[in-house]
Amino acid sequence: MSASPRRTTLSTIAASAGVSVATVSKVLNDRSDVAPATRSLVRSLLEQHGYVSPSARRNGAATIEVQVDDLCAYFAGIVAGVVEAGADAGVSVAITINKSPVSGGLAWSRDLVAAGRRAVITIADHPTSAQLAILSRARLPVVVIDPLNLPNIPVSSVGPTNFAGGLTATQHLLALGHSRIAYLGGPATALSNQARMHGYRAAMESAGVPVLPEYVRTPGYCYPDGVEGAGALLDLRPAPTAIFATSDESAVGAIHAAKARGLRVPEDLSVVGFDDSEIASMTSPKLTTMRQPLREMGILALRTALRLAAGERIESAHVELATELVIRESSLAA
Amino acid sequence: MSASPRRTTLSTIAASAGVSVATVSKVLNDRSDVAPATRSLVRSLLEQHGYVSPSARRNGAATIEVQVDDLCAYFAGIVAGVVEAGADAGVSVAITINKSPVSGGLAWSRDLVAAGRRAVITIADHPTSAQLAILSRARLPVVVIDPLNLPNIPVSSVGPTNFAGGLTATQHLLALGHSRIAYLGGPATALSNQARMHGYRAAMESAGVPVLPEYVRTPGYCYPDGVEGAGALLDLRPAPTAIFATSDESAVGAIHAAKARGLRVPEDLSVVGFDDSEIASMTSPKLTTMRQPLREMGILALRTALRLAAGERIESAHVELATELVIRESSLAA
DNA sequence: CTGAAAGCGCTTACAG
DNA sequence: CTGAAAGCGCTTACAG
Repeated sequence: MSASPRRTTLSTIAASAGVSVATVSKVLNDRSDVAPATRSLVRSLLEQHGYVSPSARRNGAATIEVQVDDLCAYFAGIVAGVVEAGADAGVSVAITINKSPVSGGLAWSRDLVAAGRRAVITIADHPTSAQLAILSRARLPVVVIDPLNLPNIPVSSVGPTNFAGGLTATQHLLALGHSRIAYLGGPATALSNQARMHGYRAAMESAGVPVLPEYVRTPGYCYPDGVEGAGALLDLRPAPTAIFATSDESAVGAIHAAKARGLRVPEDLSVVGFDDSEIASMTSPKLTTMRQPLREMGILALRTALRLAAGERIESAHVELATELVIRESSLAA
Repeated sequence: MSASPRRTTLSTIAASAGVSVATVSKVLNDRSDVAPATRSLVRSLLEQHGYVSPSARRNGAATIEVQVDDLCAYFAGIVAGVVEAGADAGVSVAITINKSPVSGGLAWSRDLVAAGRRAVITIADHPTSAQLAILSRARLPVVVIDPLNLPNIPVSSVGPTNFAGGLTATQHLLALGHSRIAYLGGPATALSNQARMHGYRAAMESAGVPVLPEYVRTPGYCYPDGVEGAGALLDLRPAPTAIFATSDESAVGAIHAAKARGLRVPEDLSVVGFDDSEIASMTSPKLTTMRQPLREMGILALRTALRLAAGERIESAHVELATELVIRESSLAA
């Protein structure tokens, strides 16, 4: 750990250029009243010494923080959008992977303020009102992506059209002639799951098709959830002829459960997923799924965060971006 | 864009606490010569005003930058390790997704210096010597993860044991009694591909099994590469009875190509992948694959970057972390 | 324990 | 175009 010689200051540069500190400062701040020759001399010296101005440091400093639970495909898609929009806006994005939930404590919000962030984007989890109080005193805005609960506190949020997505996916299966359509959802308490489930119900009711309570399961969004949940559904009599799985992972799990029972997908069972992640095109059969605009959600979240940080009032507290049905091979006419 | 009232300064705090600026500064810097009562009063005022000290700003400021080409599962796994180790070390990690290659130009290195980073971690791509010159003048170290080429310039790098991984995967297939083993590699020029391929060759030669030139293909690491490359291999006569695919994605593509030709995996064709990404456990059959320690590579890269930033000399220029054979369902005795 | 004072790094209005 | 000088935000050695 050899002590690095002290950080370059303006006076070092001024001395080697043979000008005053004031002149160097002007070059640094792009003021017009500097002779071209002087300017370029100072510029090259600044670069040679690797000088970093405090203001540059503030911009290059991570000004926005994005927090995710992990970097699985779903979160990674959103983060990619945040980073892309950050690059366009010229702000750095710091990434944090939460070990504990955001609701862990007040230290969370204090640390954010202490780190000098200008805004925070958090996915799924949203801050408590006590945390929000600390953040708002420090004028540090928060944007939540696809909130887990209905916040009873005023936070801006961005999400996909979960209700419409559930509706569209179910209508697709109804249009194919299915009526024994099961719902394989995410965690029961998650807002995204509830909205998708009500979309499913709305489609069924509009079509005059009764929803059997045992056809609705909410194990979770992961692969094993899909294997187990779909397994239980397929063991019912009469068994469903179609499953609307609310994530691609659980849809892949459902296909696995079907194959394990000697059922062919899509001939014996149609499966529709949700997300349109990379795996959707890599399975056999390829997944019919509801595309979530992950990247776009990330971009919108970052822009909203910057507008809030600039002191703008945002009209709408929650913005939803459209989901889209992508028809591939896993759904077929009944 | 309502102009936010100017940033809180120490004098604001001092005024409301009824003490001098010097005392506030001492509280901020955790000096011992402050009365407990004064200290806590000042502390609470600092928090109420959301004051951010310049030094805190510097630490919370993103001090390390990690650059990836995209956030696919492979890169995301590494980034997760970098972020985790960053959190442990108390430094922020800024993430950048390269649109253009690092070798894009000198602006790249200049921007990094201007942003005040303390180190850069870049994956696959590595800087040119001109870029490195700028970075080293600014004492900004670089760590490359799994470098694409053998850098002829002195950079620290971290990677998996590619050669040993190729050797182990091939030995596994040889031990199962296969001899018609094909190699389905990444891009021909990638260092990781070359090392894995030589591992494959070494295993074959040690076992006295000839390597047929037509059994070696290097289309790339993605899913379509696997579909096409494996398709071509399976159309050869005699066809291979085993394929060593050097990524999980291309292994899944190979399974797809096999199924499309009426071949069962693993009964008619054994497939071994590389990475042990999430999909490896989600395919049917589940993938036998070489686990890459992505998270650990990220952690090591960050620690190396911090040591370099602290002025330490690192002994070894390139460190390799062990890969590990994970046997699942896609490989079977010939 | 406290704060006046010196000092550092930086910026900027202004005199030349 | 340049720089002396005033000033800002912060820190710290030191007198009380």
